[in-house]
Amino acid sequence: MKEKVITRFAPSPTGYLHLGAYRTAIFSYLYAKKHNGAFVLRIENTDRVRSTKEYEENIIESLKWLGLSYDRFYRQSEHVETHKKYLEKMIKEGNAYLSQEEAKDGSKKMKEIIRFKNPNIDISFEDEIKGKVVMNTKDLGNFVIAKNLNEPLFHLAVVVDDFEAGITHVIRGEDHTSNTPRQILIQRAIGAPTPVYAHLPLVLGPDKLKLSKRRGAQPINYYKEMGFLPDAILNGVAFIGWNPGTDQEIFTHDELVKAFDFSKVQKSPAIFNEEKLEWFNKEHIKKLSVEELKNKIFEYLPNNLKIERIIPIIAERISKWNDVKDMVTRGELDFFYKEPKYEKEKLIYKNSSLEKTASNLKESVMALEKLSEKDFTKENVKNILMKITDRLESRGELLHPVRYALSGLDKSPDPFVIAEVLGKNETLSRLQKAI
RNA sequence: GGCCCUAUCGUCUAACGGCUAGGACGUAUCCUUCUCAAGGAUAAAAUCAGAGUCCGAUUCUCUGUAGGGUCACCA
Repeated sequence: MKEKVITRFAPSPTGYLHLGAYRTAIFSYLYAKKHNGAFVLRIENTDRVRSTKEYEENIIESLKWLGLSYDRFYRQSEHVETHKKYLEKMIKEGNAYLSQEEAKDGSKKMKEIIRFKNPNIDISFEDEIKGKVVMNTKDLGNFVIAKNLNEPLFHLAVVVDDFEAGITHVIRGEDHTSNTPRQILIQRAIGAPTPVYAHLPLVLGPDKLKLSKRRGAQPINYYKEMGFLPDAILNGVAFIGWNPGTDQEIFTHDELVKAFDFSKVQKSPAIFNEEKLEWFNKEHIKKLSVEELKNKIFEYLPNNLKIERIIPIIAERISKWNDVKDMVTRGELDFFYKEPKYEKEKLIYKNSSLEKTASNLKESVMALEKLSEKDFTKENVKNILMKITDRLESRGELLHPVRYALSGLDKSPDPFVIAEVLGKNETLSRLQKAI
């Protein structure tokens, strides 16, 4: 009978967490879910000065948004009594001792802290990603494990809490590798088993340094506000330093759970690439249903532009929802609800002339008038206009003025879709005006 | 500096010790409908260096180099 897998995400609420931090959460979560295990969220707030409620709430909110549900939640500060119990036990058994030392705040006051009695031995552990790691603990000295009985420090708190929560797999960033021997030492002292370790290679910024807020790494809120899809973030972030072993790149939440495996986690750090994340998002947008797409895009559109028929036009031009907003502010969609203003010279294609342009437009109007309102589809409009362009030197001699008359923009969707969205009356009236 | 880890296109990566080192993002060119977008096609682009083992090394070993992490009364 195999032991149930229990993993945890143990962030410290001392700031907004960036994608690198959430990646460890994602991997822990995926691993637990893949093995029908449990995922625990533990807020490590033993640093009472720097930990704040605001950051804690942000973590909770972000995990929720990402769709990472946890089976248990607690704050480390709620476990002080347990920590104290183990501290007392360690002192009693001679694995830790009280030490009178000068306070480090420069006050010259004497203070009693608790140090771990280091046996100075080689510690080796099996890492799911790195393989066997051996380290000597001699140069660690008798490290401090608590400020006092009621204020445990990181290493003690982590070991006790992991033990009490029955954590079987500690999945965390590579920056914790060198903390591991210390924590194994404490485990042995309190009689706790050593969990399986998996130290993830770090996520680096474009400067090839560890992703950090100071160097411009963004909190998860940023991506939420930019209009990324949570599943796309999940997918994109999971692909930093991991691959499924196949060519498939687009994964849903459930597919990720199924596919995830440590054996495919990279050993070397990876540089985070925001462009690829946008691509992931675009691909996830494509998977949305017509209804979801419409609702989402409408959220970002002013009322006069909430036109169902322009949804596909917008959809293929954005990679995240905020791009919709940008299209609106740049006026790229204005022509859908109001007549465009433009200079008539710009109606003329390249070296063509005013006369030729006008006569081409006239011919088009005459041909298009024969279409009923119901048959005024992009396919039909295209057939008619393309037939006319066959006789021209260049198709642009007609397509450009038509498109420009309808949109008033240098860059816009093609004339056929615009015509269809505008409808017969509006299309013909704009063409007449141009003539 | 000590200790630990790592090294394949610009970036993310694939390749039982064995095909022309494959895919994706990005870039460039072309096609589709004048422009934009989407789509399709094509191209440029990599095994850090040097030894060793081997019939054969991206893959194993050693050395060098480079990069990263870590060395708190933070987590």
